[in-house]
Amino acid sequence: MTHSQDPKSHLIALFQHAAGQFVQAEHLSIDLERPKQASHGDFACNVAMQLAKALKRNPREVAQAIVASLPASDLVEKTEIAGPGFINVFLKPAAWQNVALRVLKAGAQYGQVDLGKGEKIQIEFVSANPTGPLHVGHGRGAAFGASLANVLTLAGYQVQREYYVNDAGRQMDILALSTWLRYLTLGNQFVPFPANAYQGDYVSAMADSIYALHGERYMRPAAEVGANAPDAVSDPDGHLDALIANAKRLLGADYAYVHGHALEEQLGDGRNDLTEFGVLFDTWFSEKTLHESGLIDKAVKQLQQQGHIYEQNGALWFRSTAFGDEKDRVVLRENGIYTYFAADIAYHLNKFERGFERVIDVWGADHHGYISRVKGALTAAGADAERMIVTLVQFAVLYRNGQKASMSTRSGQYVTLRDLRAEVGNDAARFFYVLRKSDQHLDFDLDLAKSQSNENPVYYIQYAHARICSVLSAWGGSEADLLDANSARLEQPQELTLLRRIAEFPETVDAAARDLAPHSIAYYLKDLAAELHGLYAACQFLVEDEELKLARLSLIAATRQVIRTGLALLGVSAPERMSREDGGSVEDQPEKTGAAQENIA
RNA sequence: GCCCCCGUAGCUCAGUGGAUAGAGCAUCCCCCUCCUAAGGGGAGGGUCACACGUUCGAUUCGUGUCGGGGGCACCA
Repeated sequence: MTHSQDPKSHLIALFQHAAGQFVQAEHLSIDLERPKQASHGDFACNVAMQLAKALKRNPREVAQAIVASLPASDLVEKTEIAGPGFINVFLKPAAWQNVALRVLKAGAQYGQVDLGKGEKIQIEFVSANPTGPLHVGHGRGAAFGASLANVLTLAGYQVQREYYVNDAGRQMDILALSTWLRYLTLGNQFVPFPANAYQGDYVSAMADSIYALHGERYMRPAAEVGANAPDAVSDPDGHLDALIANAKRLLGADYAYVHGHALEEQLGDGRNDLTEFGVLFDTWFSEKTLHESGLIDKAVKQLQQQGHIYEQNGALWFRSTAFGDEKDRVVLRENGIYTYFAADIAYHLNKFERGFERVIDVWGADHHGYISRVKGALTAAGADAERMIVTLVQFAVLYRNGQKASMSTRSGQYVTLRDLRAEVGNDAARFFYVLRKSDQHLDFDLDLAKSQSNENPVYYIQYAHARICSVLSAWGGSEADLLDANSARLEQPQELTLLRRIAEFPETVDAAARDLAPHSIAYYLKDLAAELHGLYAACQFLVEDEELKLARLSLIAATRQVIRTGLALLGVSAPERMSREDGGSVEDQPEKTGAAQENIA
């Protein structure tokens, strides 16, 4: 048997053939792992232990039989049976040596796997209310979702990135009201500003701009704005709702302008922020269109016809307890307005109608109680809720000088994503955000993210890339010249280690896509960079021996390609040159990530 | 009360049911005449919270206990 592609799939085929004597191939999935210890070979197979019980034979005996019938291969150096029944496979150096050339030929395509098989998949993320600047929590969802989308794309999925715009709810009314109240003060119409309205400076800024554009046009007497409103202290929500109702009545058709202005400003601000962060969306889906197109009516009626809806206290309730929820939920409020939940049912039914095999929702961890009711409603409506996958992203807590730096109060006093990006740079922010499993709390160390030192994993990886660029530029040749390199000259232990690591990249992409775990890309890159630095310290690249030089250069050029692809998956730039600043200036610090993102999309 | 996440080295964390559990930082010791030292090499450091179970094998899966964090709206 000869090897067509990578060593692993080659070996799997060999084992499948050999194990065929015991079990039919379709019932067998061969599992090859990379042993932690080099003395256990390049790959270890546990199939003998798995078969031993069914066969009622000693696992080592089974291993013997399998080894005996392994087809001959020009990649395999030797096999060993070890421990309880592992079959350890040692490969000839040639098995790894050609990896570098494969990478150079494939270029940015290297790492592509066919896990998705072109399946249409949607990932919805961020979806923050456009009621104010994005904060550091949204940033994590953004970095995670964007990286995951990139990973899934490389893994063969047809990915659509979507942002759900909550442009229809009460929160938007509160923002419109808040803006208008600030505007009124510019005409000396003072209405006490409610504590539960939006307090941030950006609200006053919007009021200023409306005043600058339209002067007194939206001015109304302060006395009428607060008319008949319940007490702000004893009934803050009722107070706010009354003010909103008064605003709509007093402004009439002009209310839509104030509301629309606030929406566009905040949505535009968020979009710019995300774009600068290298986070791009294919679709911005408006909640308002769900109301206007009657999709929510349709969804609720559908549930109603199937007997999952009942009326109580003037509201319509969905019987979600029948689907595992702890409590039934309101879909149509007493005041005749649909809840966010109702919109979300229609929204998810609509996602499925748009032809996605699966939809991934990236939600903040505080929404976890929400999963069962949405899935329940989808099931009730006859959809397959299994196709909806919710990934919860836990909160990020910022630390500065060992102290918590994030204050999440409702008064607008939180650290924004823009502040964070300005402080640590896009690259560090993107990298640090995905350095932890998404479902785990993240301690974001601002000092570490900013430090231009070896402690900082972002620079460690980027520096590996820059070092390679520096060597290749000192050499001065073109990458095309490296395609003829004699890879058999790569024999040093550090060279073989690096070759193995590069060969592992497609498997890493596959696993990251399978587990929806972009953080494993970050860890892979740290390992890859470490091995590159190890090689750099051990071997000279620009040596006299022309053949050896080209072989080594082909290896580091391949490494550079994998680092580029990997960093692009995470939305982190791969600078060709890095220089350290003494005074802590960030002048030469790489910041742009947009280009990196586009390599993948 | 119910639900979710977590508990691995002094710290922050990796670890598809496999063999002697890893990395970075911190501590200690070494290495620039050489393609960027933002680098490399080495040492010490562990009851994988605890108990029971599942099995050839458990840090990994299940149950329970203890400890930490978060969530339970006619808000979105």
